[in-house]
Amino acid sequence: MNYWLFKNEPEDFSIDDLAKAKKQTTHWDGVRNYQARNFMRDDMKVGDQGFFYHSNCEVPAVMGIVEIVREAYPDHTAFDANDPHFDPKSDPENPRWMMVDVKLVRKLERPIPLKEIKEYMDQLEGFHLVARGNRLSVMPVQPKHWKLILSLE
DNA sequence: GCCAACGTTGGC
DNA sequence: GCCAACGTTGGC
Repeated sequence: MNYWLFKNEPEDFSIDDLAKAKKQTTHWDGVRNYQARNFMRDDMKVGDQGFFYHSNCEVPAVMGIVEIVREAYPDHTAFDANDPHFDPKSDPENPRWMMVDVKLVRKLERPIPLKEIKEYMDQLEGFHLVARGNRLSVMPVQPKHWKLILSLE
């Protein structure tokens, strides 16, 4: 089983939006980065768990845990000219972008702020979230990093 | 295939 | 709102 981190702007879709969603499940659409797509398409399996992270907001933080409930399938928002993530170069016959379905496992007892996570930089080598210039919205998390963050809860 | 220009991300 | 870092685009 693998661990992941899903980054999202809470103003767009927050962990509370997920908590209120039908079956507390959503499709993770809108990923338009090849590396992030490849992680979803090639490596994510049903049963994998991921952190739900709030980015670009007042307190960037890990907010909760989600589980993969459906493996990669075409991201239909890429075909919709009215969707902000529309990509005219994604052909429905050969979709360029993929998404997975994730379900809320639980919210953390408290958000774990990025600032706090960064206090453990000496133990976080290889963790994309804290790497310089990181821009991945979907990334793998090593088990030791997963455990470290949960230990801060 | 190079690389400058551009748009986006995201912490602060 | 600023700006550094990054990925993508497109002219050559």
